[in-house]
Amino acid sequence: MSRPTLADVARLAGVAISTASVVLNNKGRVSPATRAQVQAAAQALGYQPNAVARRLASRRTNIVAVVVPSLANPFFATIVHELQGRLLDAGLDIIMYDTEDDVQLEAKHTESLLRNRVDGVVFIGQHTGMEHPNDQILRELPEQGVKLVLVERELSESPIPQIYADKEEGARSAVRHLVSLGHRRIAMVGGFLSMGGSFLRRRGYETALQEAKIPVDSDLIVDGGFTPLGGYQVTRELLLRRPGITALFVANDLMSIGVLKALQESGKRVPEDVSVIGFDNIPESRFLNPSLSTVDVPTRRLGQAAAEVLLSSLEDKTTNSRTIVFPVELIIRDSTGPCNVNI
Amino acid sequence: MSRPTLADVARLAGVAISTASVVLNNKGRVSPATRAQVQAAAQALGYQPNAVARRLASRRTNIVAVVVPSLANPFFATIVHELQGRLLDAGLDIIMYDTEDDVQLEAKHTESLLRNRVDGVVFIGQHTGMEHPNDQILRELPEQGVKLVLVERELSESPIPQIYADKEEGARSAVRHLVSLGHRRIAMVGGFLSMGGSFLRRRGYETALQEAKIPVDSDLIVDGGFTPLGGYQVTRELLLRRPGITALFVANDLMSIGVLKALQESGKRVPEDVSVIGFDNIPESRFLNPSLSTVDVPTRRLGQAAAEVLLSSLEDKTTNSRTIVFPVELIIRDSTGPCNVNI
DNA sequence: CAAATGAGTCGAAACGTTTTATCATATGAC
DNA sequence: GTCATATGATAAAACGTTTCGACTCATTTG
Repeated sequence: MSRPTLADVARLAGVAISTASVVLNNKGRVSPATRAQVQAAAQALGYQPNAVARRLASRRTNIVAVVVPSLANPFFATIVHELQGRLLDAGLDIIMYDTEDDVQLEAKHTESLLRNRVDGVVFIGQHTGMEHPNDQILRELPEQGVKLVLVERELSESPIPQIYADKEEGARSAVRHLVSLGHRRIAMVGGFLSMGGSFLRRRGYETALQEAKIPVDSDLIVDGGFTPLGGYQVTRELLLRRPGITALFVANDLMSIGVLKALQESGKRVPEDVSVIGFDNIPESRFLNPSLSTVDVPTRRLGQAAAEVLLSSLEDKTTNSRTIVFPVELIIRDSTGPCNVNI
Repeated sequence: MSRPTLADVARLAGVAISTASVVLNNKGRVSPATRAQVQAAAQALGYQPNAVARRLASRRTNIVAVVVPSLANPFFATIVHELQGRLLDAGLDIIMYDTEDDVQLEAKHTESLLRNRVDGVVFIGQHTGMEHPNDQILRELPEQGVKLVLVERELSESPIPQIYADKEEGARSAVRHLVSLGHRRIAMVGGFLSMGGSFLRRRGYETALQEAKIPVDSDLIVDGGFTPLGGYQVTRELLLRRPGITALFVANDLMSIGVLKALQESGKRVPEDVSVIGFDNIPESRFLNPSLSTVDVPTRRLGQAAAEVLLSSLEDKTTNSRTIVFPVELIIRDSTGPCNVNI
């Protein structure tokens, strides 16, 4: 009825449990004869080792937790997709926690992952450039013997490895691109600005403006919440309030889709009347109408790097703390063009 | 150094381990006095129960496995996002398996989930309407005592609960919509047709054509692989081969983005020259240019329903096998219009 | 030929819980 | 005051592995 245990295998093979264990784990030295017997017995019974018991006995779970703000966000989902492939290849199991952008849930999940005695954690977050309420919790994880890697999440003065894309520089070069086209009234559509969601991009935006001696007008900075709908609504409202803008820097491509729509509906041509540049370079941006100039973020490489760092940190006992910042690339397509308005 | 165990708590509280266990699980009857003592001790030590040991002893893991074709696909990622919220609320842990659309990996992950002795599995798949190589594996899961729910995956003549959207009917009504606008040369852009990826949508497409006495021309059915790029390429090629088509039924919205682009580049106006209707109703389709007519699939409700069915099936020992088919809704926007070509 | 070495196998303890049967002790009925 | 009955608390047996020290032979070494 119930599933066969190691004891069943050992009995059938006529050996001790410990011997059977050694064979199935390719550990110590065993004679070819008994090895074959045990393997045959395991085969015959369809034996599948009980991972739970194994974890308890070996004090190693071979589980890593992946904590992600939201799987409904393609940017994060792509990172996770890439990440999990490598981790699974390495024979690890993955416990997934979606925090739904909720600070409380994040803390709760951290407790749960501790109860599960996971070997490692990949913590993916909104890279805010600010203090985060749960920073302290993160700092404590390594003390509990858990290997930790941060992706798109900053933790200052910490030896914990951190991996992220250089969004500040990306924003800066995007806005510089607009400036070089002659634009001076450049608005920014951010995402979750109040929660620090695009803090670094905002900083890059402001730096670029200052470099061009353009005063920063906080009235031109609006929050679109990272969705097409948000981008649409916020742009409509912005257009009414400030009809004179000639360019928009949008903190992610998903929002840009709504931004383009709002522009089109209000009779503005892109890029003749208004230029738009996005961020992320999601697969669809190339095919928008007009195709979207944007900043390419190497999403997949972020996931791969996170896996590699965690894996190597799981092997060594040495806490090799490396922080990796991925460069970001300006992609110029058809949604940006010279400014046709004299000021 | 190491984390406190239940024995530590019991010792500090001056009671037996079993008593401490009972208190912390709110099980049998305990005097208020000892209850308070144990709780105080647990608090003082910062005790976090070891989930691994608990699972081994209780023969219940409180883990469910979620098997998904690809998290990089927003359609599935959204289902998972919705699903995991409910499951986590119910105090379950989630082991995630991304099969990367690979049959072999799917089988491998199924073994892994069995080793983990998960209580339940939510299996998300491409609903092919055909036999699948791993069908047999799925049928065996319940025999191993694992509760199983299928989402967007068909398993004929099985008592296993299945949840999916009525894609065949959706395709049929989409194509009927095109027919009612006067179109007769209607192409279909499918996804992974060879692997059965949009088999049901194809069947709906063909049914609608037959109802309108329009012969099915398999030369008009092409495969776009479910990505914007695929939709773009395949449409360019189709346009060269069959310039006379006046309408396109596209099996998902992501591909539609590329389809619209290809049309625009070849000088076709949408909807004046060619009508396009998509499938899924992803958030961005409303904001495309032109806004995309499509078929709304209640993605989030699929995830919610899956969670509910699994949860109730985890409580009862009765295998309540219900199959839920979600209706699908035609959304008419600006990418479809009357046929302006006389045949 | 005795002693040291080594390969192969095994028994038993450990991992940290849950759970069941048992044991005191106090409570109530008559 | 006795006997049955609750009530609280406990000891001990699981759960299914891993791992380590010990044991047995057979082989090599001096």
